[in-house]
Amino acid sequence: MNTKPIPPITSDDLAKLFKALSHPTRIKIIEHLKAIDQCICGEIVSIFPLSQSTVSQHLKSLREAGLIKGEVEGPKTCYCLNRDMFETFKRAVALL
Amino acid sequence: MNTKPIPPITSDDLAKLFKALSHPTRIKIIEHLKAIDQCICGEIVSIFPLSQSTVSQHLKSLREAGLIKGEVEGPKTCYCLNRDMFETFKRAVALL
DNA sequence: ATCGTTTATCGTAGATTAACGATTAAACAA
DNA sequence: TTGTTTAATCGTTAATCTACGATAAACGAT
Repeated sequence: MNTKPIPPITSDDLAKLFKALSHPTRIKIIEHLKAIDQCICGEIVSIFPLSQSTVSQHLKSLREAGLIKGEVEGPKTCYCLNRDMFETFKRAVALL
Repeated sequence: MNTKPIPPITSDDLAKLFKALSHPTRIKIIEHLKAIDQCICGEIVSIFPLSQSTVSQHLKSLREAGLIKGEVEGPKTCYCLNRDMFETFKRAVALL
């Protein structure tokens, strides 16, 4: 009968997502990607008064949490929001 | 005319709330308080396989983020969810 | 007044985070 | 081929986090 619902994200999973978003820079990256749909790493770097390596680290955190996707295009990397994951996250928060 | 909306929580504020919720134990504390409305510190401690001092630290994090309120009642402390703040938080996430 | 209970705080150790500059790797341009 | 650009990774440092046991403070009970 399959009455079993999809397990609605554990506290551990949700904690990881919260942690990924627990830095203002990472929130701003998400907001930016939400607004412009996609962009090159360098453009994101140029938004912040931070070094390239630091921004790259933040992007890595978000990527590892599944919130963004990065696609290599030649020497550049194009980032975009993972809208599925982002919506899953927002739904989980709404259900808290 | 007061068309100016209430500033909708900065990235810094939101990051602090995310950080407060970035640990599974703290999420579970919130869920518990949401469910039972209020309870004594000792009851929360007994839920987790953690020392009293560690749980007390987690409660402090949540208190400092404004997500819970603690009221001293004799030698005990009664904790409850700060529903206003919690709803503000959820609204902010929904608007992301 | 003393004792037991409850909870917050202190001090500490180990892990993790955030920042940086330097380096590396990959791709394109000349 | 050589040089330039782009972005990831490495290594480091300082700060913060998580956990613990020990202690202190506040109260109620005897």
